[in-house]
Amino acid sequence: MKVATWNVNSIRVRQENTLAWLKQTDPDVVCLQEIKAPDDVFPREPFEDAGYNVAVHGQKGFNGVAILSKFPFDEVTPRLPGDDSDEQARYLECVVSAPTGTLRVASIYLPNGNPTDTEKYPYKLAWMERLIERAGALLEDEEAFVLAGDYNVIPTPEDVHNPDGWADDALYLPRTRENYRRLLAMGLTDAFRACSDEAHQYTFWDYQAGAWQKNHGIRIDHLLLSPQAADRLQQCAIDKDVRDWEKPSDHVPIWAEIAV
DNA sequence: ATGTCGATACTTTATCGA
Repeated sequence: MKVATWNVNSIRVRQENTLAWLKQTDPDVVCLQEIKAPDDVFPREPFEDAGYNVAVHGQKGFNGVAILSKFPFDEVTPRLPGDDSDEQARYLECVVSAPTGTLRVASIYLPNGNPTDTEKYPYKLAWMERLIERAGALLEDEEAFVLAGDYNVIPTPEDVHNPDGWADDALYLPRTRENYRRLLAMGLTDAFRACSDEAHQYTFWDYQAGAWQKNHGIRIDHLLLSPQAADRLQQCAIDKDVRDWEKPSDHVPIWAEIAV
C-alpha cells in the first residue's frame, strides 16, 4: 500500500495539480493538509471520479485536513483527543480496509508555532503532547499505523540548508525537536530516514526569496510508522518534481510503500 | 531584501497566517 502526505496549501487552487500528481504517483492513501476549505466546499467529485473515497475535516479559511483512499474507510475520526476546546481542524484519523489487510492512517497538520513569543508556540507544544498521548494509546494495540503530515518540525541540522538561520524558529527550537524525538523514542519510525541517510532532502521551499531556485528548503513533512508498519516498509520517496509545476504548493508530496 | 502566496472582509486594498 502506497501512503502519501501532501500539504497542498488550498485544495481549490491545487485541484488540478493534485489530480495530475495522483495520476503520476498512483498512491493508495493520501493525507492532505491545509485544504483551506470547509467540508461542503471541498471538491469531492473530481477525486471520487479519479477512484478515491474522500474523508474531510475542513475549516473555513485556514487549516483543514483530508484523506483520500482507494480502499473503503472502516472508521473516520476527526480531531486529536486531549482538548475539546481546540477548534482548529488539524487531525483526521481513519482505518482503510484493503483486500490484503487494514491500516490506520492519520492526516496531521501540526501547528506552525510562530511567532514564538505569542500563544502560538505553547499551543504547538501542547498539541505535540496530545499527539504523543494519542501515539501511545495506538501503540498499545500493536497494530500497523501511519501518522503522516506536515509536522512543522525540522528534526535535525541535516534537514535544513542553514541551521543557524532557523535557530530561533518554532520549527527548529530545542523543545520542538525534543518532542519529535520523543515520538521516535516511543518506537515510531521516520519512514524517510529509515530509507535514506542522505542530508538536505527537503519537502518544503518557501515561496519567498527564490528559496526553491537556491534549494533553501526544509524537511518538515513526515510519515511516522508504528513498529508493525515499519517492519513492512519497502520504500520512501519525495516527489520533488512537483515543486516545479505551474502554481505549485510550497510543499511537495512524500510517500511510503508499506507491504499491507 | 518584509522578497510570495492564499483566504477573508470589505472592498478594489488591507489584514492575517504561513
